[in-house]
Amino acid sequence: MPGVPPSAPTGDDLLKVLSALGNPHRMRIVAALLERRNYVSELARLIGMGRPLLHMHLQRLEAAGLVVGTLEVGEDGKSMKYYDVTPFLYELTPRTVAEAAATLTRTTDPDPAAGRTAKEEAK
Amino acid sequence: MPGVPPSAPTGDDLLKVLSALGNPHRMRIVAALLERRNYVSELARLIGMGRPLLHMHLQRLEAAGLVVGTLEVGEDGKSMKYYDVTPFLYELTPRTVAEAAATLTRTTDPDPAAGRTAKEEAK
DNA sequence: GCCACCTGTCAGCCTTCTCTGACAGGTACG
DNA sequence: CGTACCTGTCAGAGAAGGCTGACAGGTGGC
Repeated sequence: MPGVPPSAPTGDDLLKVLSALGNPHRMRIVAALLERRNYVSELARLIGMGRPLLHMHLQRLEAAGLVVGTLEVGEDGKSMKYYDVTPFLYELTPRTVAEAAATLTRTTDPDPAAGRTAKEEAK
Repeated sequence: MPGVPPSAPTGDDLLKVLSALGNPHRMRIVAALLERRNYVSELARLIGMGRPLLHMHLQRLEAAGLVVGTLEVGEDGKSMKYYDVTPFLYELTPRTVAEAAATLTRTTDPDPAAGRTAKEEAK
């Protein structure tokens, strides 16, 4: 085995990372958080987007393992969720993509032997 | 700031690459083409998808610079478009993402006479 | 001519993502 | 108690991407 520590992600994993980063807003969120860790409301004000929307984007980034959120309580007792960027590292080459693709759980995979929906013919 | 040869893509460029690779079908297309270069119709049969759809995916991958298509004429005179994977290399870290995000052309940016990089645009 | 391949493009459906506004809860300060 | 912050979630509108079928053109062989 070649000594390549940086990358050996599963297909699903890499897919989540790529689709998470494949969005201008999310890239800017990562950039903003890299400069300084921040909490949701302040970050929303900083990059000018609605809180619910930012919340969704952060969730997506966290699901991909690119950022982590910790709910902290300030001196005044107010709870704020601070987000930090993970020191992730993905090497993107034809090789790594192909290897990841090999371990992909089929998107359109009805999953055999998992309880048939016998009423699909009703229509 | 040269120092890291592998990566210094523009924001738009990286965004195209990530959104292109952030799709299970496209990852498998890259994997299939890495094993063996192929032409559209045969590739469509190989991975089981419609030709028009595959055509669209290949276009997207080519637009991102991940594959290249060359229209070749076989011995029998039939034209077939063969696709090859590009030896691309992208290093994905918080740093590279942040640098790319800095050079993003705003999605909702009409901005004809772009002169100011001011971000006080926020209301 | 007809058939079997190849290429490309188009309109239209359908699913997914993106985004907004309003709601729920919590604590602290005047 | 009302206000100002913070947190989270929901339904629903709108935009974008995925997907299908049918069409147009090209070549060579029966």
